[in-house]
Parts: sequence; C-alpha cells; structure tokens
Amino acid sequence: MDYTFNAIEAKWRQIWQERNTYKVSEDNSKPKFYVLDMFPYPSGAGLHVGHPLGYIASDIFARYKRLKGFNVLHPMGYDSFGLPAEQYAIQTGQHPAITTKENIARYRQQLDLMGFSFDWDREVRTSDPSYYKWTQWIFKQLFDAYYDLNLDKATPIASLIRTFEQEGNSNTNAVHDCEQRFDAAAWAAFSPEAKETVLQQYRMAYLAESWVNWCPALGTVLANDEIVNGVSERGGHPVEQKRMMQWSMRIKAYAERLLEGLDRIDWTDALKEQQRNWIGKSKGSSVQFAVKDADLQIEVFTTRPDTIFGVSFMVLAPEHPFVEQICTPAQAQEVQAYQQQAALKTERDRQADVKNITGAFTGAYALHPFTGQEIPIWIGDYVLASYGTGAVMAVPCGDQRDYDFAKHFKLPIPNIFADQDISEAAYSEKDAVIANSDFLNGLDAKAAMEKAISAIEAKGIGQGKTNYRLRDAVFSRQRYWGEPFPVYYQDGLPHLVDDALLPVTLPDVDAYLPTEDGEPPLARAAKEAWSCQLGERMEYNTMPGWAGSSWYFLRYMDPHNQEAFAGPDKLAYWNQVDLYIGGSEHATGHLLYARFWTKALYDLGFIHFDEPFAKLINQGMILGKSAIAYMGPDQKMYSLDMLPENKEGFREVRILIDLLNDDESIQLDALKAWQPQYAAQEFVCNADGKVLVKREVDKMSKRWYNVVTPDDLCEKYGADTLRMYEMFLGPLEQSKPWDTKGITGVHGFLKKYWRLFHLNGQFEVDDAQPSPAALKTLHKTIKKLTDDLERFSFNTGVSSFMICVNELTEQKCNNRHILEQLTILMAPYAPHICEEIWSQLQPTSQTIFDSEYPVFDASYLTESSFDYPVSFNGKMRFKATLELALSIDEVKEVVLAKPETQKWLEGKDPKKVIVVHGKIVNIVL
RNA sequence: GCGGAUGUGGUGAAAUUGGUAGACACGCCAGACUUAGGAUCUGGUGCCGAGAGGUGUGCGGGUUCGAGUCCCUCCAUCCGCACCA
Repeated sequence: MDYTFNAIEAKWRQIWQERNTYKVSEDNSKPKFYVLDMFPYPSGAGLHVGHPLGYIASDIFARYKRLKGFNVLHPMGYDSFGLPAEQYAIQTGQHPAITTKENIARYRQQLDLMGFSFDWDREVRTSDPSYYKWTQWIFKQLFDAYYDLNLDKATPIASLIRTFEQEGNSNTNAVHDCEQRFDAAAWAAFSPEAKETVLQQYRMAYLAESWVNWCPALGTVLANDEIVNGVSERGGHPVEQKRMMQWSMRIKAYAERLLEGLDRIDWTDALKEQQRNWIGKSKGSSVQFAVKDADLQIEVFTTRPDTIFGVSFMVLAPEHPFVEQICTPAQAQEVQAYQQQAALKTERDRQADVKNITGAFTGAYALHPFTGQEIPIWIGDYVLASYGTGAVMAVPCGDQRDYDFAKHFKLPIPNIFADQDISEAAYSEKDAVIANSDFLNGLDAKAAMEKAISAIEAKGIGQGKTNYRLRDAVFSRQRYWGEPFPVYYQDGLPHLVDDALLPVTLPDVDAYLPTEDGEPPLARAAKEAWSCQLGERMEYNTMPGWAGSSWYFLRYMDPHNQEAFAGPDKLAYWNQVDLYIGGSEHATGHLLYARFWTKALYDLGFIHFDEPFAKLINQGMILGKSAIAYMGPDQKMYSLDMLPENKEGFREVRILIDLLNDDESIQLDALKAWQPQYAAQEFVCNADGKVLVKREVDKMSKRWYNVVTPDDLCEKYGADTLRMYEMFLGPLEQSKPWDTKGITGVHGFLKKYWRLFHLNGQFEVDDAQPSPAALKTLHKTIKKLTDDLERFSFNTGVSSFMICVNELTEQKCNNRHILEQLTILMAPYAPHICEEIWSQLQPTSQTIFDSEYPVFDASYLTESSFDYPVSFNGKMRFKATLELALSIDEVKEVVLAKPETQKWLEGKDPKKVIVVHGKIVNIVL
C-alpha cells in the first residue's frame, strides 16, 4: 500500500475541522501553555516558504506541549492594517478592505494546507472594527494617564488634575515636558486651552511637534525607507525635515522599567542587548553654556562632564531653535545654505556618512562656564535635533566625531589627558588621568566626573542626569488604512470620543491620498461618512502599524468579548505568552512597543503581568536563490560560461527561477513566453547549447523572481514532508537559503517510516514483546527528541527520527509498542501521516493528540563497555573497547599495554596520560 | 557610522558542559533490480597522497594534556537603525 499523502492529508484536515480537534477553552484541571506566532501582514504576494518556518516550529511545540498534558493556546490572526494595501488602493482605487479580505482568504488557504493546529475560532484582524474598537479604547486609557514617578507607574490623569487644583505642579513628580510652574490659583485661572496644553505635556498619549520627513510634492510624511538619496522613492520628489504636530506615546517614561524587565524574561542575550542599546541609557550631566552677548543658555547633555575643560567649540543641530537668533549677519548666508542642505538628508544618512564632514560657523560664541573662554558655536549635521538637547559641547581630544570635525575645520584640539597622544585620533577610553583642567587635574575619569558634576550643580548651570537614547514614539500617520483615533477637536482642543460611540470606524473617502492642502486622507471624508461626527472635526490622522500589534496577544484570550478587550478571568487564566516565535527584525519595534503597552495596561490595573512574552525565539530568514542572467551590449543573453573577460557593457538581469532546468540552464522557450521583452531574445549558448545562469542569495521576494511557494511543494510532496524539511534545513534561528532539491531526502524518510507498517504490502504490526535492540533504538530516540524539543533544536530532531527509522528498518521491526511510541513522538512534526497510522493502530481513538507522550526509560540504554578514543598529543589514533567498570587507573594501565600504543609511543615514555572516564584517553609525549 | 548576528566538505548542516570534527540528508561515483523511471536497494564519498601517513572548522595569534567551542586582532556576509511590516 502506497503512501498517498495527498489523500491522507486532505482527509485529516477535514476530520480535524469536523471534530474541532484544535478548539481550546479554559480548563483549570490542566496547566496552560500559550504558544504564539508573530501574526503576518497579509500581503498580496501570498506566503512563500519562508513565512511558515516559525509557524511550523511553534506548531510542533504546541502539539508537543499538548501531548505532554498542557492546555495549549495556539492562535493565529492578521496584522491587516498597512501601507501596501493602501498603495494598491491609491493605484487601483480599490478599497483596501477588499484587497485585505482577499489576501487574508489566500493566506488562510495556504496556512490550512500546512496542517497547523490553530484554533481559528480565535482569529483576530487588526483592521476589523470589532478589534480596533479596543485599540481605540486602549489609546483612550493612555490619553487619560500620566506617569507618576512617586508611584513609578502610569496613573489616571484625573489624580494629576486634582493635584493641580489643590497645589499646582511645583511638587508633582511626573514624567512631563512642561517648563511652566504654577500654583492652584494659577491653575484655576487658566483657560481650558491653557489647561489642556499643560495636560498634553503629561499625558501618556499626547500631541506635540515632532521632526518628520516631509515630502511637499506627495503631501505626505515618509519613512526613512521610502527615501532614497534624499528624494522620495515614489516619484523622486525632494524631501525635507519639518516640524509637525503629531500624536506621540510617552514610552520614555518606561525606559528604566523596559530595561529592568529584560532581566525577568527568557530572551536571547543578543536580543536583550539590542533593546538595551536602543534604550541607550547613559549617565552624565546637563550643562548650560551662556551665549556671548545674548540672553540665551544652550543646554547640552554630556556623558563626559570630566572632559569639560577640553571643550573647544560647540555644535548645534542645524534645526536647533537658537540658530537663527545667534547667527551673525556675516555668517547668515552660509548658515542658511547649510541648513537647507541638511534638511534634505535623513537622519540615517546623516549618521551613516562620517566621511564627509560638514558644518557651518554661526559667528556666535558661547562662554565656557568655568574658564569664561569664548567657544565658537557651529552647526553640523552629525548632531541630531531629536536626540538629547540637539546640541553638544565638543571635546575633540576625547570624541572621535568631534576630533574629525575639529581637524576638518582647523579648530583647536586641546589635550586634557595626561600622557595620551592625540596627534592621530581622539582618546575615548575612560582610563586617562585628567590634566590641563583646573580643579580636575590629576583625577581619574570617575573622580573627575563626580567632581565636575558637583561643580556644575554648585554653579547652578546643570545637574547630574541619566539620559536615554530612546525617544517618545510618534503615533500619528497621515494615512488612510489604519485605526482612526477616538478623538475629535472642539475649540482646537482634542477630546476623546465616548466609549459608547466606539469604534470610530474608518470613513469612506473618494481617494486614498492627502488633500490638496496637505491634510491626511481622512480629511476627504464627508461628514456623513463618519460613524460619529463630534466637535468641529474628527482627528484626521490614523494610528501606526504598531498600535494593533502591541496588544493582539491579549485579544486571542477572549476574542469575541464585546464588553472588554478581554475578560479578567480569561486574562488571569492564560496570562503571559509562554513561547513567542518571530523574526528578529522586530527586536526594537514591535517587541518594545508591546512591552510598553503591556506595562501601561498593568499599571492601570487591567492585567496582572507586566511582561508580555516570557520566552522568545527569533526564527531566521529563509533566503531565495535568484537566477542571474547576463545581457551583453549587443542585447544578447550570454551563458555564464560564455562571458568575455571584459564585462563592460554587460548587465545582470534576474529571471524567474521557475524557468530554470536542474542544471541551472534557462528553458529558453519558457523565458520567451515569460515577459514580452524576451519574446525575441537572442542567446549566446555554450558548447552544450545551453544558457547557464549565476545563482545568488537574496531576500526571497517577488521582486527578485526567486519565490518558492509552499502550495506547490504540498501538492508534490505533502505538508508533512514540507514541515519536516523546513525544520531539517538548519537551526530555527539561523538564516539559510532555500533549496528545494533536498526535500526528496525527507520525503523518502516518510516513505520509509510508512513502510515499517506495510512490510508485506498491507498494514500489519506485531503484538509481541519488543526486542531489546528495538527498545534501545526507541528510548534513545525518546531521550534525544525530548531534549531537542526542550531546546528548540528541531533540525536535529528530524535527524533523530531518520536514525530511528533507519535502525528499525535494519532490525525489520514492526512491533506495535515500538511503532506506537514512535508515532506519538513524530506526530507534532508530521501530524497527518501519524494521525493516519494512529487510526490504524488505535481505531477507536479520536486523535493521536490526546495520547500520552512517551516516557524515557534509561535502563534500556545501559552499556557495559565503551570505545575509548585514544589520542596522542590530542590527535585520535585508535579506539580501545574497554569495560566501563574499569577505573581511571585501570584504563590507563590497559591502554598503555596495547600494542597500538607502543607503536605510537615510538619508544618514548609518555609524559602524562589523561583519562576522562567514559570519554577519552589522551597520551602526552 | 552605530547596534546585533553569522562564518565547518561540492551543498544544507551535526558536534548540548573544552574531550573521536563532518552525525543526518542533498549531490556525486560505483553497483544491483528493472516494463529505462526524477522508483527501490547496496557500497563509497573532507582535502592531499599509490600507501604509510599528512592535513583540515573565514585569516593571524594566544590559553590548554586537548580548541569548531574560551581569549585577542583582522576579514567577509546578513539583519536592524525609530513613518516598511
């Protein structure tokens, strides 16, 4: 009987659905386990073989945990708001909701083919009003909260307002941007606008001006990604840095707790390190520099207050608000020209480009707070307006960027380090003794730091301070396809829409573009198009992609709840995500935002845990192998081996990988039919009459024509084969190129497993006692498999199954006990075939996934002897089979007496003999 | 530029705590069977060498009885860098 995988897989997919095999509900009799995948954005291209990698791993783990007796929550959904659907809508006029729905249907179809154990009753879609109702509701909680530093948590803003009414803000200890001090009387006298302006400076979700990449021609803000060489990727229009009123999230308030929480979660050190660096905690001091002949103080933050006597100039960001005020008439033209030039560069370009040192002198001078010396004030684009105070005190002898700037503009580089040579480069280590620094002379960096800070504080020109690189997160998008804000404006002030009116649904618009005067697309909506229309106008911005994805793991716990984002009982039962699998590209985006929202919801008393993901694994990316053909200057396509030495005038073109033969030659007729431009293509073939291509590893993407879809592979080899093959490719965390060729090995393995039950053409197992050899094979496999799963080593797990089946085949084993146990072990990896076999083994059972996981018994593996590898100076020369009962001294004695040993000793006396019991013998000559 | 990761046969990789480098597969070579098939089975396969043997985990150095594994320098590739998701 053949392994008819297509029929078997279709049959079991249907039975699982009919029997609700993967439906899960709260059950206090079992321990819970929550396995989560990062939900996909349903793109128009569908899934390629890279997408399911993490889902397969999580599915295996979820099924394993279920067999181990856990109540497993394993849901799936869609992060369905996003830019591509909107871009498509702009091009075609089709409503993004329609595209999104179609894409989701396609994704679902593809996911179903793979046999995942998702409980689809719990599916969520971030673009569904019943979901984003609660995204809006959470936004409202954040709007109505501030960060109280005494309680060290987010707290309802009402309590802050009470404080303001009673005593003003002089004694409040909160995270804020408010420069103003007022007492109760002043607060009472404030206009509603003034009050709200103050409150905005405290709210967790607040309106403030932020720097954005503004593209006037497109009337929109662009991501750094959408800007290439200073112009928009779409259309090639100029882009400038601009201040815009934007919603932001006060994530900085959580900087310290986001750091601290990392110590309590099981993530890789690499990922934690990335988050730590992103948050970028640094200790130092603020210092104010008075501007000469002006009533202005430039505030800087420095991590090296100990080097304050090394300051020889200051650099402001070109966008710094003081630039215009301090710039001298003589320098005005140069400064303005520089500002314009800088405004055209994105922050990333400015940071990445260190070779081109640019800047302009403002003509103004600051006064050194201790020496009174005049310090020239420059502007330079290596200083970023959005980081710190947007100004730095330049210490060229201690900071390489300052050093390079000084060298380039021939500014002085005073050396304040004793015995350090700074003629070639700055000395940035913190281990030098300070010199030429007045009261800091002779101190080490640490002592100088402390003394400098006290001096700065004593003078009242600054204070010791902890700074974070982390910036508050801009939360507005001038896009259509996102969550509308539950906000309207009255007298120019933002107000929250009442809970009863949620969700504020996306209104229909006539085009998905900004208005003529640069308002976001929602400004196009007619009044009637809004689900509610309050005040003077609704908020026209929408929320960013990360809004919906910052809390979806909570919604899965109770996806149909209409009264709350999730019921307290459900939240209490499922608690944290126990295992989260997804790509490392989310290290500093999604994973930080989700932690932030979780902490805020925890502070406000809605959930009982403040870290969302107890354990996290990053799966690597599956890369595609692009096919590169060469077009000659004569417009002929050259075979790779026919290229001339001089490739001038040749260009590389990527062609669809489906057009290749196994030997990496092009199917010429298929190429001609593929795209019109190749219809009459001429070729320069090699001696075999073939046109060979070069293969190169790229990201798997439609754009490189190197996509391999799971659908075809499921059709040809079955989902079980594909699942196991994806796991077999290599360690989950590692990136690896896709190569379909190897899949036959795994397919052959499943056939071999199938044959164990069909030795004589039909299903047959032997009910006798299993042989010791078979038991040994089985228990070795149980041990290895369980260890591998517990450390998420899925690839070696597949190898172990292969070894096990190879051994059982060798033993001609078709023993019921052995094969039943093996089938349960394998079921998480290859659920369809194992379920089919199980239904033959146990016809009354509903599903193999209600079985008990095999228990390892070490007694089947005990060995009495061991093949000791005998090494000489660390090089293995021969093996000696010895009883394990022998002591170390006995082993030494026996090995030294061996004739092989004598041969390798070459008559010399061993200097030393090292025996590690049960491991190795090493003889040192 | 900054931050993170990776580097082992022709290919994907294994080696979990410093203890036999290359398990398991793909590919390739040889053979068996055969209705000639991209089926199945058997044997071989890191490199150099006829062999004995030598050599080998990106390069160079170090620690150790012993290093793919630990330390230092360098090189290459990949990911992220705040409005892509």
